[in-house]
Amino acid sequence: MPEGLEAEIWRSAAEPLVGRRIDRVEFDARVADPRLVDFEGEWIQGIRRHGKVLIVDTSGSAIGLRFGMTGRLVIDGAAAIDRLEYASGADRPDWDRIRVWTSPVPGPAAVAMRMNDPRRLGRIEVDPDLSLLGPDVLGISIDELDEALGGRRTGLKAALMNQQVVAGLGNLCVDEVLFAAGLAPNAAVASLSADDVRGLHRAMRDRLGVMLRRGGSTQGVLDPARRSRLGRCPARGCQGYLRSEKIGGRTTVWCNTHQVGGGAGGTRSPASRGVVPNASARVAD
DNA sequence: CGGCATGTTTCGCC
DNA sequence: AGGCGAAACATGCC
Repeated sequence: MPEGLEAEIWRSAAEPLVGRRIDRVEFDARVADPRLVDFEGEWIQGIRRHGKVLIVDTSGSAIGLRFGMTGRLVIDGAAAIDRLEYASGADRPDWDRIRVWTSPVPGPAAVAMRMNDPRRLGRIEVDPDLSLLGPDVLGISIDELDEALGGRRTGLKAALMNQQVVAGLGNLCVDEVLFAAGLAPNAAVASLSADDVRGLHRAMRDRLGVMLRRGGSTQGVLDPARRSRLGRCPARGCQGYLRSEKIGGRTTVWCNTHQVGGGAGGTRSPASRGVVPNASARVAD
């Protein structure tokens, strides 16, 4: 599940922890910093997020949670997101990578916060280094986006997946944003016009906003079912077909009819193909 | 059984 | 030098 949207959902869910005292910490040393034992007795002072990283600020130092592919957060016994697309629906105790008990004890749920991660690609860090992360995708301005992309010689999808460029986009959200913006994943960043960047920014803001309200990265037009089924392109007015191929090392679902720009096709802009540049307003879902 | 998976990092090859 | 693809990590699921 975890892209920036999921981390944001968990950030909200974790807010009730603020003001509590950490009584006990248990963790899996294979994926967690051993210094986490030192947090017993500290107070939780705030919950933040940058990109895909959730940060718990305490009276000591900060705890950073990275969820990998299959990690999820459970607060006071409730999972804010219960369906994990590429992880088991199960919630086995031996998949817990950190457990935090607090006081006051919140009702019948003994564990106040835990990360459950079957595949164990997630990490729990002390004082996470956020210095290499680009601006957060949920608050980025057009100028920041333009600046972040400036000088990049990679394909557009590869650039957006790079957390040093923009922090928080994962495979599903990048495909969704590019689909909505009408931009090809293999478009050369250098070929983007100012209008393309504006459309990209708008697609990020609008599409991700909708998906966040609906529950995360799986709630877009290119949801997991459509990603496997493919078929006709669901963009309004588009006569193309969805395709799935490896781009930037990841499975990429897109439509080469209305998503254009850069790449082998040259530097055509979406508008030049007779398609409204900002497809985010045109997607019927 | 083979292949694939919402992520990150490393390594070798242009 | 910098970009890219493949592999590794680790495990579950279809």
